[in-house]
Amino acid sequence: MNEKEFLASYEREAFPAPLVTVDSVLFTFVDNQLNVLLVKRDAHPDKGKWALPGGFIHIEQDADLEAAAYRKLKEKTGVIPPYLEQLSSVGNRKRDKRGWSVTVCYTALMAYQDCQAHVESVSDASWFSVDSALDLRLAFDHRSLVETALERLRHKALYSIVPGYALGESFTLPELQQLHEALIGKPLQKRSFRRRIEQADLLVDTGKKRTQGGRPATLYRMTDAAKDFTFLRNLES
Amino acid sequence: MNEKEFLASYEREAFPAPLVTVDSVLFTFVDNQLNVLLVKRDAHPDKGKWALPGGFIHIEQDADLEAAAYRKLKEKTGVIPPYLEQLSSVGNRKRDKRGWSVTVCYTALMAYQDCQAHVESVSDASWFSVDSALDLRLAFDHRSLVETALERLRHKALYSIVPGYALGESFTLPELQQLHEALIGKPLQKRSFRRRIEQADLLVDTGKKRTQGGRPATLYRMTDAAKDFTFLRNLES
DNA sequence: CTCCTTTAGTGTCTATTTGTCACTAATATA
DNA sequence: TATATTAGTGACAAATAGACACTAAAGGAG
Repeated sequence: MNEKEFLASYEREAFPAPLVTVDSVLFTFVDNQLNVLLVKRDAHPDKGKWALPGGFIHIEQDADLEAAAYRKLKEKTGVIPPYLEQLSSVGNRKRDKRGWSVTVCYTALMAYQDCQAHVESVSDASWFSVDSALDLRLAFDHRSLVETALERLRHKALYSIVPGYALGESFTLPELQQLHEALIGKPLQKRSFRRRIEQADLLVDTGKKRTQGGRPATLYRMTDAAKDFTFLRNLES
Repeated sequence: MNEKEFLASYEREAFPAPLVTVDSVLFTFVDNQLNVLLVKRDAHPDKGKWALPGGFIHIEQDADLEAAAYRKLKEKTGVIPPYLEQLSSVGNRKRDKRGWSVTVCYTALMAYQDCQAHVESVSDASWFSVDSALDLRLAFDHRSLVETALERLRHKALYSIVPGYALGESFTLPELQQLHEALIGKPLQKRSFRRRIEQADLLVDTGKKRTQGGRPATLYRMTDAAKDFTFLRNLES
């Protein structure tokens, strides 16, 4: 039998395959608080519980895994988030009552303002502070997915400025530092923080300023280089 | 309908799910060369091509993704490798001619001596130098999986000693340094390399020595702490 | 047995980057 | 105009990697 004949006679469901879903932990930072987007499940199993935005791969509609994640995120937020990165996959017999299932989990970051109107219009989606989200009984194993994503984001705060994608399109250095401080859980030296970023040339000055009670702060925008850049040395953790 | 009724009536194959496989890029370092284990495919599609050790999830047999990866690796090597870490998942419509498929890919590291006898007894498995493996036309998208795994391992050489799991159970510091130099692609300062490792307390002195032409070198063994440890500062890259 | 070669491992100074903290700058408001 | 507040900088200390010459411990040639 040659390959063509083989493929013609191939039965996809010859033996049972796991279910496959894509889920995203979408973070945003606003009012000095890290928030995560959750969606209320309207179907069994775990009906009524809060869950991560995600769902089954749709093999006709989705070209690849990332496309599936973007599709689900766009349904809930109305936009494509500026940062999406694969986090990890979890698969076992017990995580979904429907049977052996795999989720490919992504971390996404975006600005609160860019989607809040749409989120409010979608009746089943809502932002939760990370702390309160971790106090809820989330569907499936989504609590541990949130924990893993949070741990990874905290780690990234030590050697990159990727967390900045959870801020608005432009932001000040003090705002970015506050985000990193919230993630790392302790104050950072202003001088060290700024020096690294300036030397790495990861932000562009928008020419605008934002005033927050005192001297106006310069507004910066991320460059694409920021997505992959890592400092050679971590901040002290 | 309550959840129990829902689950009783749930049809797993109601709409088509992707195929799910687990693959591993298993590296070992011997004779100053990084090698990767490949397996010759004995079935369509891509019959006759070299591929990564892996295959479909077996939902009765495998408790979770990692168990599936270990099962496939044990088939080919006879043992459980001491280091296994999830690398990334790739899924799209085109990577497998049988249809939309997802692979969850792992990086594994182990000693050449611990499995060479078994590998030779398995007619379809063989070690290839990474360079020669990347010159072959591998099955599916396995070439890019090898490239991704290699890139990650090279990166790890800058801030961890995880690559050491590709050496034997015990090894000398010069051996470990040669491995890191091969990965990073340039010579490292002996003093810098040794200082970091000594201070981090990641290796235990076995009390034995190995002689390689001159003064005997101390043999060390990895501690479990080495799996997760990362230096705060990278070596220059 | 001694010298020479080879490989392992150390002492020490330099260079780079972060930590620290006091200083100056620019705005709002009383 | 003075003061409070937040943004941003200057300058030195501390930590760690780079560089490289040194010593240590083995085998082998004569």
